[in-house]
Amino acid sequence: MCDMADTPWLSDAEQATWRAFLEVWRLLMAQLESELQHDQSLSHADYQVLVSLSEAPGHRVRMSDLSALALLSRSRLSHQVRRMEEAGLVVREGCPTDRRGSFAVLTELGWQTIQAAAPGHVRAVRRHMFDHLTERQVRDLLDMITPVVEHLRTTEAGSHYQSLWQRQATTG
Amino acid sequence: MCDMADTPWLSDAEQATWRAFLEVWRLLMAQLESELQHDQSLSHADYQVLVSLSEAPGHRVRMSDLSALALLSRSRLSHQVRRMEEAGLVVREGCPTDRRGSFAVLTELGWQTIQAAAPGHVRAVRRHMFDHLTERQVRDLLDMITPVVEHLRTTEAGSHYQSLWQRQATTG
DNA sequence: CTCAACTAGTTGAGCCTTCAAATATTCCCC
DNA sequence: GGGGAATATTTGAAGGCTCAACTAGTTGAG
Repeated sequence: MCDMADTPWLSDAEQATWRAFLEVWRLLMAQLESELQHDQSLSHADYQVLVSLSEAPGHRVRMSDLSALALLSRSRLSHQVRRMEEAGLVVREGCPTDRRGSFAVLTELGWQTIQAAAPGHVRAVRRHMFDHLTERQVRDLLDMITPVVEHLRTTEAGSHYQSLWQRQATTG
Repeated sequence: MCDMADTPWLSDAEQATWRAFLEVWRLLMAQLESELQHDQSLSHADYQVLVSLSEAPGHRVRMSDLSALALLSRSRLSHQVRRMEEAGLVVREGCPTDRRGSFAVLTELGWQTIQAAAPGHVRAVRRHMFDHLTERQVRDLLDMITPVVEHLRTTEAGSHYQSLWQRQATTG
């Protein structure tokens, strides 16, 4: 935009990579959301909540833990779960040992929904991402991302999206 | 979640990479948005529009081209530019040669704003991302992303976010 | 010409997200 | 065992985003 010799500007390679990163994210998410919506009328947030619950013992997870698992802010998750409860995909249950807390629990409908949605979504993730990468690249990508994520968990935004990486699930 | 031998499930490495990718994106964007908001009261969308305009000759770009440059859908850009016009960062001008079209043009305030915001934002991108990668990794990352982006441009969502990669800017 | 098809851009309604504040409960220290 | 700090979650309002519909202007075939 302008060249100020004293600012830590990005190199050409960095700039190209950054732009590609922004673009791949938008396109990838737009495509995945669109397929999920078309196939099962689910948003990606719905999907992440359903998967997180389906992987948990008893298909039940405390809201805070779910917020960490599904990568949603607490407030957003609360609204999200209310909508999903209205849609019959989950129910909320109070926690007996800590009456502030509550569990989100998968319903039968929620369980059937995620089972129906998962194979198609996984195929889509493959088709749009992993099919274009070698095994080697997948590992390298993880090696690149890991230190970045670890750094970000120490930041303001990281602590806002707090948990999981410094939290033990409250299982009951 | 369940193991069906006939579905193209993700390998452990792929699953870990996918999850890390989702997480790094959320944390990175949350952090960058938060710094941008704190330092200059700008959203990332504001920033991308300002940068795209500031890089264009005459600081003016047709709406469709801007939509491609800033990676925003046409509708979103339209709302975005209206808000930015209200804030005095840009103005809209009609296109004389095609009266359907319009240009977004950077104002003096917009220009000062992007000049004030850019160094800090670039530093933040460095600090939160590129400082954690070697030069080699930056190049490798671009090499990985490139075929994925190219594939996505051919998809439904890609053509919805149409342009730029198959568009020549309408400069006047 | 002229009409249909296409393109550029905007709009409004409705849903989703964010933010800050509220509620309810538990913890812990004197 | 009382009271303030901390925790878990919800809520409502304000504003952003998406979708589909709309306006307006251009193009091109016949």
